[in-house]
Amino acid sequence: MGRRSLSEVRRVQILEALYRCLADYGLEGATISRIAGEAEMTPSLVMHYFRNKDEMIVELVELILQRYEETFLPRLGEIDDPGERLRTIIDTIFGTEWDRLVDMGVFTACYSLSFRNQRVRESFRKMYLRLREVLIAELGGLMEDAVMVRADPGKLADLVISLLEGFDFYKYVMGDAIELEGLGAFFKENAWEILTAGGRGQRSEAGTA
Amino acid sequence: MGRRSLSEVRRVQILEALYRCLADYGLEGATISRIAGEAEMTPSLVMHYFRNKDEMIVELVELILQRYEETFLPRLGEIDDPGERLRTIIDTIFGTEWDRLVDMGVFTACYSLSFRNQRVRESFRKMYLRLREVLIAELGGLMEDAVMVRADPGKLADLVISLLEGFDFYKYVMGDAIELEGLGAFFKENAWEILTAGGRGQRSEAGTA
Amino acid sequence: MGRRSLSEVRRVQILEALYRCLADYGLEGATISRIAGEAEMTPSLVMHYFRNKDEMIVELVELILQRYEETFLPRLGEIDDPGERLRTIIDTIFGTEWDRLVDMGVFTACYSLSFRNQRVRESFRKMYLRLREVLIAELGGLMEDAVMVRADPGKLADLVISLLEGFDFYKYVMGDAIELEGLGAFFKENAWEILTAGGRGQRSEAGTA
Amino acid sequence: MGRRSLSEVRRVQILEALYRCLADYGLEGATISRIAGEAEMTPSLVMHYFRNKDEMIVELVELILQRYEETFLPRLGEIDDPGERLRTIIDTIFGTEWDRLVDMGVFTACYSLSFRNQRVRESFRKMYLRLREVLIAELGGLMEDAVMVRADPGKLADLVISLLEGFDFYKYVMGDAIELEGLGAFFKENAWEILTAGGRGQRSEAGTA
DNA sequence: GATGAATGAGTGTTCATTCAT
DNA sequence: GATGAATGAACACTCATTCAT
Repeated sequence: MGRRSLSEVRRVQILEALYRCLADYGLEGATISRIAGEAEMTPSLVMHYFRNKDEMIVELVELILQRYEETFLPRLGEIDDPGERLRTIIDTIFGTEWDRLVDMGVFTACYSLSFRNQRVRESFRKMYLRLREVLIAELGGLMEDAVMVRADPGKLADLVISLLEGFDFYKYVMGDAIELEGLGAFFKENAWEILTAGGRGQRSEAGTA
Repeated sequence: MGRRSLSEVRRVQILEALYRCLADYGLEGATISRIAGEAEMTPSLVMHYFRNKDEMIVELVELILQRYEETFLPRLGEIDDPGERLRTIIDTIFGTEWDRLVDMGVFTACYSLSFRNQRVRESFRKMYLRLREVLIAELGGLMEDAVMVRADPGKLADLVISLLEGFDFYKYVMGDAIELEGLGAFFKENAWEILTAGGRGQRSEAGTA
Repeated sequence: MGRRSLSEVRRVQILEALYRCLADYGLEGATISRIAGEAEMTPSLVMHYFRNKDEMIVELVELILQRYEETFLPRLGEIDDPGERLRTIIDTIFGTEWDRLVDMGVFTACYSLSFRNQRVRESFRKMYLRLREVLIAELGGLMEDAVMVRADPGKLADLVISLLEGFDFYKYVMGDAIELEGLGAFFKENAWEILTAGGRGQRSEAGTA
Repeated sequence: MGRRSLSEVRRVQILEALYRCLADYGLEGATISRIAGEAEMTPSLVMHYFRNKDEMIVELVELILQRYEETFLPRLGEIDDPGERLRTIIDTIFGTEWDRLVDMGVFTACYSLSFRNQRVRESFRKMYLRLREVLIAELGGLMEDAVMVRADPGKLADLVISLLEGFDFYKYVMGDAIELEGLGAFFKENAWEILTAGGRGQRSEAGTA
């Protein structure tokens, strides 16, 4: 492992430096020489470990999205009760206490890149699909156990993810322009109600039936 | 006197070219010479009309956000009934029929820039604040007239905007990976229910009171 | 004169602006647009009055050297006594009280240009030749009247001018690195002695003869 | 390890090219691409060795002033007699035989730059201070040994340097407009007399005492 | 494994200047 | 008289990348 690990160590160092550059200067400002400076290497060494810049970024995106996913999937295995487990997910998503594992500026830069880079878009898609599957599984469990959720679990998952991303987006833009205190709790309650009540649109149909 | 003023015409041409470059190549790829090529001018003429690239982008952002805002504010003055007016807004927001006035790639590139550019961030903020005010006014009207909305209108507006942005975001990423058919309608109904029912969080409180 | 004078006024305005630019930014930094800004005109108007930049500078050089010359030639006609007149010149040259009519930075920039611009060099040469003639005339007068000066008046004039320029040069560079107080008086006395004693080189020859 | 270090070689090549450009085109004309052409390199290689143009020029100034200084300080250590040593300095300074180590156009361009560049001015100042110290030391030695010099050695040094610079300046401007033949010898004798006689200003004081 | 040398295309921006009005 | 439009060449400098050692 001695030999091979150095290579791996270097690659991680470089990706971390790229991450910091993205956070500080954005995609346009993340140049090889800046990355090298941040990683305390020469630019040539950076190029020695990554065929080119594109490959570097794609690799970082994958790493970031993995971390991003982990933000929302706390150790659920420890919790037995399905209802409580869903509640924990929701709490995590809309909670204010957790520290984001991924800087929003970096996340957004990568997202922005996904519009022009097929591989990056694919990475995003896969990540969301995994997140979606987890949510669906949880909702499915709830439906079997407690018959509380009646709407299409897929759509409910889509809605939760959309709300989550929109909330993060909105939160950042607004900053202190609006009162964010309590907004998380408000979102949390609404999300919870939607999920357990089965979604409005469906319910009304169900109600009339 | 010099020649007949072309200033405004040229500036618009340039901003349109910048817009296309952002859509096609992103922030990193939107170079002066590409913009000039797109606008069918020389790069120096582009610089003749804009002090520098930054100013150009900031100006485009303002123009885009104005258009973006207009996407969601169709001529509401024609509608008298407050409930119907809100319904129209919701329909527009989550409808699938409307053509986006602003390309999502461009919008995202600008949003991404807002992390490093104070003026850009400010533009976003102002746009959302205006959108928020409209929603609040509509909700306020509904509350007076029909006593249908009981929750904090500000928070409800925040929730609708978040859901809207998150939906757009998610929609683009997922592309055809999920079935988008019907998702808009689903979101629409949920948003409507939340608004008219007063919001979950608040209602439970109200319920206990 | 009404019509033609406007043209002359403008030209002077421009030359004054060029002068300020040379003082602030040097030859490299004295661009048409900066000059225009300083003169509160458009660059095109500047070009309207001067065929090109070179012509502009040559014209300024002539104006400056004229002023420079005037610095050292106070109204001598008022003084009758030849000895007193020379003394006044010397006092003016090495005195500290007079305010330079020409900024040293501008003067030096022009001098530096003279290495590559024939017309500029010619202007300098003519100015010094005029200054030299005045000094020679004064020294010649003294020789006739008082038999005090025996050396070649041309060489003495050259020496005084050299010392004068060297002093200005040295003074600026050294700034407050050396004690300048009293140095002017010291130079003045030495120059005076050289002139009235007839110059060392010649005197020794004269002495041996 | 990278390639064998060419750094010092290349830097010198570049500075030499810059020198030639300054001599031929002045500060305004010494562009990176011209320097590169003169050094037979690509412009990017020039920038590889110097962070920016400013640094390049400052470095050249230091190199030039060092050479300039050496022009006037021939190997004095070989001469034992203090009087003879001073004589040699004077001979060198006002002699016509020596080849200037530094082109006057380059020297003047640098001097001109010193008006806007603090570091350049500082370099000039230091060089003159060193020159001054040497002259003062020589004069001091003479005073002890032969009691020939009575005036303030500092002022005498200032005077010699001023005369030297003024002479160079004047010589260049006048070119063949005046008879330079013999002028050097004339200046030499006068400088020598001033130094050994103790300076006019002081002597008159001494004379009255 | 690591690095300096080297490059050529490209960056945003400024230049002096011309022209039409 | 005055000015905006327009240009093409040039500016200093950075880019990602390759190569030799």
